[in-house]
Amino acid sequence: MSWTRNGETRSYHHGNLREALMQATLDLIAEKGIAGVTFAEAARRAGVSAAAPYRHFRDRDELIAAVATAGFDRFAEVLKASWQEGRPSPAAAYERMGRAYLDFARQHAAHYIAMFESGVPLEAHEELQLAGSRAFAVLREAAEVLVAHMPVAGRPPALMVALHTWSLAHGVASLFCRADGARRKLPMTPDELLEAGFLVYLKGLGAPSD
Amino acid sequence: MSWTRNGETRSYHHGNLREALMQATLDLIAEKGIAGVTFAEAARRAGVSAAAPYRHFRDRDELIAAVATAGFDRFAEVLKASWQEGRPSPAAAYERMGRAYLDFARQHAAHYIAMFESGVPLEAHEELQLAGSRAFAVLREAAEVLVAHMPVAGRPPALMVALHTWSLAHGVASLFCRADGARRKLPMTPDELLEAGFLVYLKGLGAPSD
DNA sequence: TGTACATCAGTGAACGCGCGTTCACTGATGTAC
DNA sequence: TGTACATCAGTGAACGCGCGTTCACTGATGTAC
Repeated sequence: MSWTRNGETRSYHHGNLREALMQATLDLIAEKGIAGVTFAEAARRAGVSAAAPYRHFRDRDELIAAVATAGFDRFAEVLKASWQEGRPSPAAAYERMGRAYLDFARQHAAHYIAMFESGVPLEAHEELQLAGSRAFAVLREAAEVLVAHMPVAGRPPALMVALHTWSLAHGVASLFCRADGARRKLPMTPDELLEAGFLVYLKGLGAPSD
Repeated sequence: MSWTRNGETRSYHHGNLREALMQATLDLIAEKGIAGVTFAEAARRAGVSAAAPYRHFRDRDELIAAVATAGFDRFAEVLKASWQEGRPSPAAAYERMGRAYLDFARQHAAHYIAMFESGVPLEAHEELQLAGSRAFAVLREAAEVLVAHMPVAGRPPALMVALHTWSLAHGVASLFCRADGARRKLPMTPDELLEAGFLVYLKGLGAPSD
């Protein structure tokens, strides 16, 4: 048996409910913020009954964790793609990655919120924790290459550089790149702010400027 | 008429309900996160009926905004106190202020969440916006002094320095200083990470190291 | 290729619960005289 | 200093609503033979 709903034909079995619920969650975050995410509303938007989500997620936290996990996977891909193996130079590629970071925060604001501001405990969701680590690993590997191109004397630890980069980028993203009303005003673009910060920081490290 | 409740005597009129509701909100944030804040529960903890909060706050957002506003005021005081007019040197005082920033994020985690992760729109609450600006002004004034002690040639804009500082400190605080389960693991203390970042950054600016 | 059957994914009705919100009310406080 | 009265801050009962959650169920799918 099958019938139409919202102009689309679908059978008794949704077939793709898990993904539909995750998409609904992203829409809800974008529209109402993380507090606007409920099982009932996500089910409604996916066109199924309120009990259906329980076949795929234990509770709201698990749904949000799944969305955050997918976000981290996508984030890792975006960062990796922007790094381009450090071409044409590690410093140039690193800055490009910084812009990609902010682009992600802007274009996938709902994912970014699920990843960093959802309040879902990391320990309780191993998949999420691993996905987060994989994304950070991209940043860290880039920092390794960046650092390897510096003079041996006074070469900084790559992990530290990666953590500083992450902190600065996250700070800029979460203060100045939000889509909601909590965004702070800025007399320049967030990209300019982050890039300028990177340049100063790299100079402080004694890095070749390109 | 007066009677006892929870071992304390209080009259029909609470006398300090506004503050009691704000304190209850802080406790709720600390215990359950921002999503755990409800009018009903705050009233319950303050020992009044569910209708009482309406005499002081229009809705939940206004309550949270009031808490965030008070948080920014306190934050500004803390930063100002740590800056100590830039003694003994602007660089040393600036770093001390960075530690004070992280201390605040840790010791007043609930305030910090209300200030930066509550999802309350800034535009809708002018008092909140002003309090936020006042806090940032402390940071900015410190940056002015710091910059003024640098060689005129290549002296960076103080506003930019302040924004970089804020971004880095907020990034470290929000990634690594949280009290909830969303805190990331770190192979050093957040203070060390932030201080090292400052030092590199200041060096990149060409600042005197003390 | 067809049939029987197990399994799976979604239904819809039901329930309790807590929250937001309104309302007429009432006890306490402050002030004018 | 005492009294009358206006104002204020809290009460408690009531209501609707949406959410979370459970349950026996049923339609669809896949697989063994």
